[in-house]
Amino acid sequence: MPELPEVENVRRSLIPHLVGHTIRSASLLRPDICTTDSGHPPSPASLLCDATIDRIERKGKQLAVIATDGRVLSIHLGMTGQVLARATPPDPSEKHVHALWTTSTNPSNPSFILFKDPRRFGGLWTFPSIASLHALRWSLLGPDALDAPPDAWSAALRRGHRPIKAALLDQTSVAGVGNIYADEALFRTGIRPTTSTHRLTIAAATALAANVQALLAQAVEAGGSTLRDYRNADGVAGTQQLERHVYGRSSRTCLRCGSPLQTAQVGQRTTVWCPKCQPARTIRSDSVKH
DNA sequence: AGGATAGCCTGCGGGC
DNA sequence: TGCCCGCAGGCTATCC
Repeated sequence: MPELPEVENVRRSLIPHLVGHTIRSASLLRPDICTTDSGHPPSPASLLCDATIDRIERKGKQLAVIATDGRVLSIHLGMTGQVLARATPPDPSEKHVHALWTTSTNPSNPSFILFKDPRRFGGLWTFPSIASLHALRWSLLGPDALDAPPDAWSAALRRGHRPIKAALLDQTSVAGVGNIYADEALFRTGIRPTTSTHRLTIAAATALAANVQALLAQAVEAGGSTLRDYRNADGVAGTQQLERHVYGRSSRTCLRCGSPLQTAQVGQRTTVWCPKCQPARTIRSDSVKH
């Protein structure tokens, strides 16, 4: 399941396959996965046909492939989305290939880019301009959890009246935090996920934001953490699985103190925490690591 | 208006 | 072995 570090690795691995290249053809095998700014069905041009790619940007978990003429194709991987570069076209029997591009500066040696997504929680969004991307989508997101200084969004984590876990997952607070890193960052900071945002001290929010960013940066450098079907554009899985202290360790014991981990739904998400390392009242804002 | 909830989807693993 | 069910969750629409 791609989170921000996986999306960032997809971005980086796509650069050599796309930037500086011209899209020769674009086809949408599942039109319903694509949303256009106009509401009209996507044209080949809106899918970047005949465009030369200038750069690939990321905000939170969303990618934007930007052409030299300003056209934008935004890609969301959702739960199970993959963008894969291939030297040969996909076999017609290959399941869940929803979009296909050929891209090459040399027509006799085409390469293929596939968008694959079994669960179809991901999708494509087309925009005529970068301004349109920002106006319709990216302005709705908070600062990027990896690139923006934690000081720029730690205050947003204290907004509203809800569990801190819900604030972390709210993409308008900070963009890019998913369930795995939310739970892991809360563990590392010693904050119980159910803690109300209005009870979170400024120091605790600051420490939490710093830990979120440190964990994300660590995972990016590890090539993304491989959970289930994550692959970068070259089909390569994350190199090393970062140690997870709580996420996915339901009904096991804490790696730090040995206490049985606790599991509950918080912010409509399965949440795991250590009742001892993440106490209900005391907020250990001094537990920043690394 | 902010926060809670439902729904979208398929693959997989556990239980029987 | 094979079937059924629960679960995984990012994001949007809708409700309260």
